[in-house]
Amino acid sequence: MRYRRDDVVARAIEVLDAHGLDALSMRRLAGDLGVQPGALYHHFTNKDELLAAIADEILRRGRRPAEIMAWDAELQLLALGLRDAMRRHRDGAVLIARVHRADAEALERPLRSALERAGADDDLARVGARTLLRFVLSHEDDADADFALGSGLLLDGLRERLRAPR
Amino acid sequence: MRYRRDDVVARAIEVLDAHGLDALSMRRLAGDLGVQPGALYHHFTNKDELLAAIADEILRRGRRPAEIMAWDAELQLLALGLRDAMRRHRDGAVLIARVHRADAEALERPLRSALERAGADDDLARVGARTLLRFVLSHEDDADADFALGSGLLLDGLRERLRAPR
DNA sequence: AAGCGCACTTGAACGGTGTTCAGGTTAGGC
DNA sequence: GCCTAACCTGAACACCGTTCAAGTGCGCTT
Repeated sequence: MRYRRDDVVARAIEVLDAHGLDALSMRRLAGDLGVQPGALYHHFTNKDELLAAIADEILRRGRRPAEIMAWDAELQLLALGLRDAMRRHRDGAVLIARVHRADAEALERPLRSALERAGADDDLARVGARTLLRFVLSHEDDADADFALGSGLLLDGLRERLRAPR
Repeated sequence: MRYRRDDVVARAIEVLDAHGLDALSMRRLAGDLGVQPGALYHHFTNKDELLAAIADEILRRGRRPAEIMAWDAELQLLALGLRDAMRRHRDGAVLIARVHRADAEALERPLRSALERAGADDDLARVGARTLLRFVLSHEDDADADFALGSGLLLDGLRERLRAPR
């Protein structure tokens, strides 16, 4: 069998969903594809790059069209969308969080720009975006109500700071 | 050489500080102790238990006496204390977060009980404690000012909810 | 139709990992 | 001085990520 990069990513996501992140080893994936482990290194320079590609694909599939709305509703929608994309796959949040550690910027940008458009200064936009993002990344398994309550706490805090800027 | 459980934990913390969590393998630790890897399994049933023991020791060393104070100041103090304890060791937050995934209750309890004493209902205390804890665990490397701003957001949200309970 | 180039794979190896276990050793209490 | 329990050995098992020289076969050009 011969594969292209995308084939490998797609199969990797299947392995992830069926057996979890721990089981997603280079050898296991290669075995699933009917290929020697070394073959994977033609498509990815190392495992981290493979995981990054998986994360990208998961997020790409979950992407929604932008809408025009109030900043807090937008933030809420972004957080919920991210959460949904992650939850569509076993260990999705753990995977995204791991990749996010190597490339923090990409995921934070949309949240940050929403906050900036709402009038937040540099510090508040940066910290607010990061805090909200990490909240989403670490609450994968929580119930919907808990998620809503927790993110509500953060949004309240942000609202307060944005209502009366220094 | 012959060791007791505590000796092993103490040495493990030294390895952690000197070389990081990635370098803290059973073999490496055993080698440092001048002992075969299998010997460690007399003291710990597996690596997770060793890591849990390390986390316990790190937190024990960082524990501060309880004080009587307002709930928000107490929460802030608990968060700062936890952060300090973690930051005293290389990869401290990563370690604690990993152990925390297996045993969430232990770390959350003090935060939760502070919130309950402040009049929070069950849901708010649980979610508030968890959110604040995970904030601390995932912001290890942030600057002090960012940490203060982020936790301030959360505390504001909590204050709002506690001022006007349903 | 022939042949070239490149994408892709092989097979084997290197140096690591956590874990198990039957058996050996040694320190402390009686 | 002996015996028990605590602690350790040595070797193995089954994994892991990664490297690399060499091989294979598909698609394109000529």
